[in-house]
Amino acid sequence: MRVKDDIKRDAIIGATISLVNEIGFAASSVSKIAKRADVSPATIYIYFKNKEDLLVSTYVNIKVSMANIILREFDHTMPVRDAIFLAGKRLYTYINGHSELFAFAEQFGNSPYTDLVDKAEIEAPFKPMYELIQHGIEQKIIKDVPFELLFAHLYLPIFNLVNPRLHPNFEVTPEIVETSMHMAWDAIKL
Amino acid sequence: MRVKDDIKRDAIIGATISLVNEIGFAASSVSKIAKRADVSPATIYIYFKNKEDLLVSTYVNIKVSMANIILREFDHTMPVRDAIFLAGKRLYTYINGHSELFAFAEQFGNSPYTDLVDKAEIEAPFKPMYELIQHGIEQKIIKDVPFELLFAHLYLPIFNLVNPRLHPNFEVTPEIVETSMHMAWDAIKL
Amino acid sequence: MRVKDDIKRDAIIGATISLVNEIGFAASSVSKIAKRADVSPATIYIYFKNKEDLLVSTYVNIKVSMANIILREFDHTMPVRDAIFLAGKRLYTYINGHSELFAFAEQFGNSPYTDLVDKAEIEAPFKPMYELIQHGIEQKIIKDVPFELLFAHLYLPIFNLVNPRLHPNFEVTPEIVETSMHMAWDAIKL
Amino acid sequence: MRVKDDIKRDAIIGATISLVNEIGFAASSVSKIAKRADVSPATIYIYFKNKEDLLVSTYVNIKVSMANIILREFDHTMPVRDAIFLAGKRLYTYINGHSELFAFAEQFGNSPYTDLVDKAEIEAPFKPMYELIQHGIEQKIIKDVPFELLFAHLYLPIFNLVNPRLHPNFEVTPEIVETSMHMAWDAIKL
DNA sequence: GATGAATGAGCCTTCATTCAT
DNA sequence: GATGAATGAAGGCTCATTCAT
Repeated sequence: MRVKDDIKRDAIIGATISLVNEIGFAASSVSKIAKRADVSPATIYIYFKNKEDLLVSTYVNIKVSMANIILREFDHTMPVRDAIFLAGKRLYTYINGHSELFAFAEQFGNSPYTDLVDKAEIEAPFKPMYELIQHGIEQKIIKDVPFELLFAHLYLPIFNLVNPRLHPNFEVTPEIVETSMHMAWDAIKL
Repeated sequence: MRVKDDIKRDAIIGATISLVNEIGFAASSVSKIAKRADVSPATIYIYFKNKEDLLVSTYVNIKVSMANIILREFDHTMPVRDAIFLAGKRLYTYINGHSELFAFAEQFGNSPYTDLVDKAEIEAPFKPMYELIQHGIEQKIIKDVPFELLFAHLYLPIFNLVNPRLHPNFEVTPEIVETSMHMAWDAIKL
Repeated sequence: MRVKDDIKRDAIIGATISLVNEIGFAASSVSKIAKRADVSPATIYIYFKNKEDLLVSTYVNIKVSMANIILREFDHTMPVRDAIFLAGKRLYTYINGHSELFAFAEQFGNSPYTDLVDKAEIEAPFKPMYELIQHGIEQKIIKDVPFELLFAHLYLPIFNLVNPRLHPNFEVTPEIVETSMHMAWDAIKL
Repeated sequence: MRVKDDIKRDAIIGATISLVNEIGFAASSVSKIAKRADVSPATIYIYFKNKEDLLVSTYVNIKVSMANIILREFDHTMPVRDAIFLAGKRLYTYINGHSELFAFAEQFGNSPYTDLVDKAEIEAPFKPMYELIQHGIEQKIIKDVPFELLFAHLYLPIFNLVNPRLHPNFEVTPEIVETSMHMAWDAIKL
């Protein structure tokens, strides 16, 4: 028998990402994705249970890989401030180098499909970040407020500004990121 | 007779909002909206050019009314900091009192439909806000960085945290808003 | 090795019968049958030319085995009336003991697939029955009318009443069968 | 607005009947039916809730009309035997004159769709027949056995023989019907 | 012989929109 | 202005069958 082909699976995921970015979430039908992946619609159902599974899997894949790239070799002994700035820079680098993946994730993150995602699976890779923040709070370096608030102020602005759909005329440069990180730090530092 | 028309138009818009919040953007078809508005599908095409027009109009309506409520009687002589905190509080009040409108706007704002919106029309009512910030910069009270950065740090965190889809287990209280505004102020103040 | 083959073939036929009885004729797809038989879809095409062949073969198998059981040791010297009653009782016994096979055959017998069956192959095993009837006619015990008419009056009522789809609230007991055979005999006897 | 068109409804039902008779139940898809009725597939869903509803409605229509034709002006004072023979003749006439309707009903009656039919609705029009039989039993003219048995012996043979799928080489003539009715009467009479 | 991957065709149904009244 | 009927196109998905191993 033929063997399941990772190349084919990747082609399907790739087609999904590029198509969703191009024509939007709602307009991306299974048969269009299949056509772009140069595959029969039926083949998609060999690799994924259904359309929902395809989209969710694609999203989770992206999110996990993003976390791994941003938080790789995260040093617990590094000063909190330095670690946070480092993560910010890496986030920017990631987005710049994988703009398609990022754009897809943003679109997905605000669609109703998000409800179907296992949140725990996505948040797990960010655990080192949580620990870092916790450490900062204990050292009285960071404000003692809910995590959600700290994260929102830290990285949401960049996530938002970098989105071309939301800010078509605003280009995020490394300098902008640097500035944003400084502002964020002012927001969360004690 | 005008009155009758407006009632019907409002019924359609109302049905659109509640349906989208209930079953999501993609599943909200014209005929379902028509049924909920107790109107024929064909009637919708009398008041709106097409589905896209209906959704965009609904969105713009909401955005404009939101700006008006938040920025009403905005006093230019008020200290910058006080004005910004006031806007934050009003934003929270608005979201709490019009959760359906807000939820629709958030869903719309991240759909591909956003591309079809005339950005200028939406941003116009926020002009007083721009002027206030500009004033703060000139007075050396606020950091001299792009507007987009300032706005992103000011209000995005709350917009994000208040979204139940994104934070199903996090409740935003007036205290949280107060805290967030303080953090935001730390971020943007010079 | 032959044994292994036959086991697999029987597994496929068994899966076909049970699945058709469970979810109906139309819903019984080749891949579902394969799954139930614990076999690859492709394997089915080794033992049967196609789906049609699978179904028809299953049907013919059942029909032939049914005839053999009902008419085994059929004694030509036995009085016509006794032989006919005996066949009736055996028919009932068969149906009770092989309700799955019978149910499948009934469903198949009224589907368009029937057209594909070689009628001669199915009717051949019933030859002793034909001869018996013929004998009865010659002896002026049975009405001299077309065979089809005689058979229809003899056994159709039981076939029909025993079908749970057609008579969900009617239970056929040995007494009912006895009664039906008496009525049938009244119908065909001279 | 346009008005719902009984002609169109009838065209759909007619197309359903002729197509099912031609290519069988399973192969009769909604789009093929639509094409034959010279109508869009979507139009079918205006007149019927779904495919199942279309088929069931068609069947019930046929069954009810059949009963009405066979049992019209059924005279309660007529001798039981005469009434039964009359019904038999009318049944034959009906089948001859509406062979398409009859063929559809037979195919439907043995499909899994039958489970979806409200049995009461179909049996109601046959009530006069029930009463006649009941009358015959009370007068000690007919055997005192369950109704189902009596009906099965009375009309099943003809229903079966007249079915060209089951008996492609057997032609039912008025004489055959007459003979069958005589046999049936012998079966049920006391 | 046996397998699971792979497929184009087709399934039922709903869509956004227009037509006729 | 308002309606419900009407539609071609497209939706997600499964089918019977064949391919490559």
